[in-house]
Amino acid sequence: MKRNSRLSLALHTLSHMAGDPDRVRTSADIAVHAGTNPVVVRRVLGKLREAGLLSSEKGHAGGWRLAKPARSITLADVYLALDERLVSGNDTDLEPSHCSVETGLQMRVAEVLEEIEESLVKRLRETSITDVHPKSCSYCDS
Amino acid sequence: MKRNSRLSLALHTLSHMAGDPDRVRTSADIAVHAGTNPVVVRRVLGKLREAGLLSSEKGHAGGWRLAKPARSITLADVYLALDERLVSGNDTDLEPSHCSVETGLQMRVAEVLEEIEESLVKRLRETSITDVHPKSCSYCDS
DNA sequence: TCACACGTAACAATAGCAGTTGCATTTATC
DNA sequence: GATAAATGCAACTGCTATTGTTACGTGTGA
Repeated sequence: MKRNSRLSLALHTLSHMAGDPDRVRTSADIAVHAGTNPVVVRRVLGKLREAGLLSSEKGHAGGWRLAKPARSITLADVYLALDERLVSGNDTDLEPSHCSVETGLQMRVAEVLEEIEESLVKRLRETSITDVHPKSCSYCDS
Repeated sequence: MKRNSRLSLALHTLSHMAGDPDRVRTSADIAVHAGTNPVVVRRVLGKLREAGLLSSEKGHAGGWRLAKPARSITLADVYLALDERLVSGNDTDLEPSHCSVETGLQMRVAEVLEEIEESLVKRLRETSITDVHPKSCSYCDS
């Protein structure tokens, strides 16, 4: 896997779950299907649980399932749950320039990028994870 | 500097230039103002030149300037010039899964992310670099 | 000829992330 | 109670992308 793998993995998994919401899946199962590692799966899905999108149960016959109706989960929920800030970086530490004008410009640039970030989230809010699920999905039967 | 520094640096520089389009700036000047290195500046600005946004001149009294009216340069131009693909990764090598259904789902996820990517570019196209320039900018006089 | 600036290659340093291992904890089942 | 199975979490290892830096070649005006 490469870049944006977290978001990709999350959507992949949630899309599966949307197809068969009652089924409980283990991180091992998911890892096999996603072609990755159980620990990586738990790391990503843990974020989604913190955000209230998924629930997990320990112990025998434990695993993961949706914590709310698939229809109500948008891509924005997933995006925000993963703390992804693709456009505006997490630049909290913009070092103060010697020139006050530079500082003003830096803040303005950050401001614009923040606006774009918000636009992105707004767009993500328009798509549900059920929209990601393919029309013909025989996995739901397997 | 941190993440997204290329986009940030590019907007920073272009915003400056928009304020005083006739002035020729050296990569050294820009580097000082942006708090980075001349070579880094040339790397980023080189991309913008390839895209026809900037022009550069070698030799004595050489440097960088806008290649077209600031008003006509949008954030999308900058974004695309830098080959940034923030949402949909450059995943050209999605390894074929053992399961055809998985492959279908992976493609569907990539498809959705591509749609989001296009929405982002569309949004970026609505903002010009002149919109990034601060209202009160004394730099234009310096 | 000289100073200056871009163009580019090569390298080091850093940061983020996937992958992996190991172990503690929780829980259903025997 | 013992056992198997699952999450939770910490620590560690590579891998990759990016920035920063140095060095040198090339072009250009004074």
